[in-house]
Amino acid sequence: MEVGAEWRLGRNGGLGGMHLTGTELEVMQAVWRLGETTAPDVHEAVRSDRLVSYSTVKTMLDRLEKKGAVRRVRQEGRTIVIDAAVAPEAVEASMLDRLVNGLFGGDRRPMFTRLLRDEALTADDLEFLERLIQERKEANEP
Amino acid sequence: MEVGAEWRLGRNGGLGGMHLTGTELEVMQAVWRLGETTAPDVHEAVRSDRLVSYSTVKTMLDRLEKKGAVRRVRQEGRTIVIDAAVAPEAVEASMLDRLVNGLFGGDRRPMFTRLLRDEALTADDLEFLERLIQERKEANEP
DNA sequence: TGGCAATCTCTACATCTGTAGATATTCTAC
DNA sequence: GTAGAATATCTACAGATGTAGAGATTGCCA
Repeated sequence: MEVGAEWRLGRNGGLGGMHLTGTELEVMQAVWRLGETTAPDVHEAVRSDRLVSYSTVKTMLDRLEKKGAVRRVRQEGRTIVIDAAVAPEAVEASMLDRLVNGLFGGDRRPMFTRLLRDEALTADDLEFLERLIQERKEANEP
Repeated sequence: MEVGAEWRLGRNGGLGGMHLTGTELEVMQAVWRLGETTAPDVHEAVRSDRLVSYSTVKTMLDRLEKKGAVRRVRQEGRTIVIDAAVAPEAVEASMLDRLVNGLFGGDRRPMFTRLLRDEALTADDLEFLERLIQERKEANEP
């Protein structure tokens, strides 16, 4: 596959993983937080962060459904109960991957370099990272 | 500023840093590789990776210029010589930031967790990371 | 010096994204 | 049972994105 192809793959992400756009992600995060929920409740949740109409949120939910990120589980009265159909970890991982691919051709090291050069990084963050590395090492060679 | 606002900021990124879309990034990377160059040469470079017309590349260069990522340095005959106006590091950092903000509300730790859980990570990668951490620590407390 | 090849500029257009109004439908409280 | 509230569906639209053809311009070789 030519360089950059993965980066350019369609929006659904069937194979390459799920990509969500800014507002989609925002709405999806509300769904993750709420668990089984409804459009009005998601609207409520998102609206507590910023001004947005019910229509907008509902459109996002519909698009998320079309993408397979959300699914309808049942109907209560005339209200549709929905739920996440993908785990946040999966979306996070694939979006991260996407960026690493586009930005660094899939090589994680320049990414680490960039991350570690980040001003906002605290000493605690560094320790946290070290612990992760240890865990990972142990998992690798038992 | 409300949660998620940075994520939703416009495309230019004036304050929040420069954001480049997929094809823009691809073209920009060619410019970075080539240094002072011309549209035909950039086209040549990008085309060696994938099928794309001169017009497309030129449009991208024009948009990159409008965004301030590329600038014209002089004219040779009727050919315009251009150059990058932003460093790759700056774009990489701000795009990474953007993702961390959107995905994890700016908290780098879940990001590290995700990264360290990556299957494709080698032992060498881990060592590389450890070295980065050491360097960073030394830089912090001299 | 005249025409060709190269290069630039302009315009176009399909799709995606963010946003939301208009309209239809159906509970539910009285 | 009926009106109002709640909810869903449909339609719209402006701006961003990826892609490229058409047409203008001009440097340069024969």
